[in-house]
Amino acid sequence: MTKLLLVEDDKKIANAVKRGLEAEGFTVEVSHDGEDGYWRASEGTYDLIVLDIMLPGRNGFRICAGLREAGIRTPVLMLTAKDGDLDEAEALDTGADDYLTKPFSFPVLIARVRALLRRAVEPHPSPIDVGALRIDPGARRVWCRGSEVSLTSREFEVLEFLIRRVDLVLSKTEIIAGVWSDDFDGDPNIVEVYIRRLRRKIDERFGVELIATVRGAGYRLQGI
Amino acid sequence: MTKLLLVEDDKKIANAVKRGLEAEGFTVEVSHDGEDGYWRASEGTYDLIVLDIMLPGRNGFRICAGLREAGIRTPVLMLTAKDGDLDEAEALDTGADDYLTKPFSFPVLIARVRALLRRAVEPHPSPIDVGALRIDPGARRVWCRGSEVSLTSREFEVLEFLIRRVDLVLSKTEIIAGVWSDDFDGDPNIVEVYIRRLRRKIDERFGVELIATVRGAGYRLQGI
DNA sequence: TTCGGTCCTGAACGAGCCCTGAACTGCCGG
DNA sequence: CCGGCAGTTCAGGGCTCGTTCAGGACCGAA
Repeated sequence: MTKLLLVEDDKKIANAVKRGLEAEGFTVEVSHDGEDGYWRASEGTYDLIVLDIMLPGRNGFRICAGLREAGIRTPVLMLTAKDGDLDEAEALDTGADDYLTKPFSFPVLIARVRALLRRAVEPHPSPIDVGALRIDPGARRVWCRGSEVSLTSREFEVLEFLIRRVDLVLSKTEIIAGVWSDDFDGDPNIVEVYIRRLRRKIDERFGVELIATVRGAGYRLQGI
Repeated sequence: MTKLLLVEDDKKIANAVKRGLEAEGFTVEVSHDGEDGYWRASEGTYDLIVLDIMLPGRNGFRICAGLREAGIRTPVLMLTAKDGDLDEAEALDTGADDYLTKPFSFPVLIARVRALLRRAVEPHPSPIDVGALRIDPGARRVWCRGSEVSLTSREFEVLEFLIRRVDLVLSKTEIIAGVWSDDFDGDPNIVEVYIRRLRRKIDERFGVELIATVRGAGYRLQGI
């Protein structure tokens, strides 16, 4: 059950939007003024907040900023006035996740709502530490002994694959299946090439021995 | 069948979450205090652990850290308090794989659970100990009296074959069939050569008598 | 003791695995 | 259109490791 909060003072618009969202299967609560909206939103029990800017009591920017200040990260979709370029920038600045310019069409609203919900559901993968190495799968960043290492996309994927299987020996075939597609039919040498690049960027630069070759079997990322 | 462990002391929440997860097709066991949760989790038989932080007995951080310490790598999804930035950082530090801020919505929980399961890694095959010897089939590593022995691929395979059949006498033919392909038609002497090499690297170096010759029958790896 | 067979052992060879630098290709941004 | 970057392919070469071989040691039986 996905619960939305709609903060909108114009009761006509509010009702229309509410009914439309409900028709899509969402549960919708409506708040007609800024103070009440802020108070409800700050409970953090909603999956998404649709927030008008012009509100009595407390405007949308202040609500949004206040929520972020308080550590509430519920996705916020802000409804800005049609001519306000400034509004849009400010909306994003205050921590809104997306904005929609009035007047908007219904399908667009639905699409944005769904997109935000989908995004919110994306996992926060946690950084993984292995020895001197730390990788952040979400940010696709890697550090060794505290300083960042810049890797290309493929390099990162190979490293991540190895790191998630620390100490296991992984054959070139397994690595290819895991990082490339299962039906990649190129030269397995590609793995050697990437191992080489990782070693150059990490092992050599930091004087560690991270990736060991197990001749005839594959490669192993060492856990110490 | 995917089995989850939910460690949550608030029975109302626990029940709701349990039912929801079960509705998604998971098998859920619930533990209401930290001590019990830790013991269950440390069996390593779950596919994922959903762990509350505030628990009687032993808090979530300590449970998670303890599990990692013990080598249990079951994915952990931690439930943190709504305002705790520190909690989140600490959750990830103690080895949690993801966290979710209370209160959370159900679809989000499900999505996170699925995401963690998706990238979960098949468990490490456990090391085998025989007397002074320990081999780790996944890492393809071998230790004797605690210090590592470096073996080539074939040497390792022969040793693994013997170790998995401790105390059994194995003929050269059987060893060849097990380690080489069934239709290997070279000189059976090859087995003698590998036994020799293993003895040199293990028996001689560590002063043990690991592999015994049974004249006319084959070889036996001793279990003591 | 002698003899046949089995096992031990060191050495040598060469196939193939892996390493490596470089070239090639396609893509993207300027 | 050009330059740079990322992904992939290619080819040469080093060297490890698997295998073979031959001679000697050892064992059991006659």
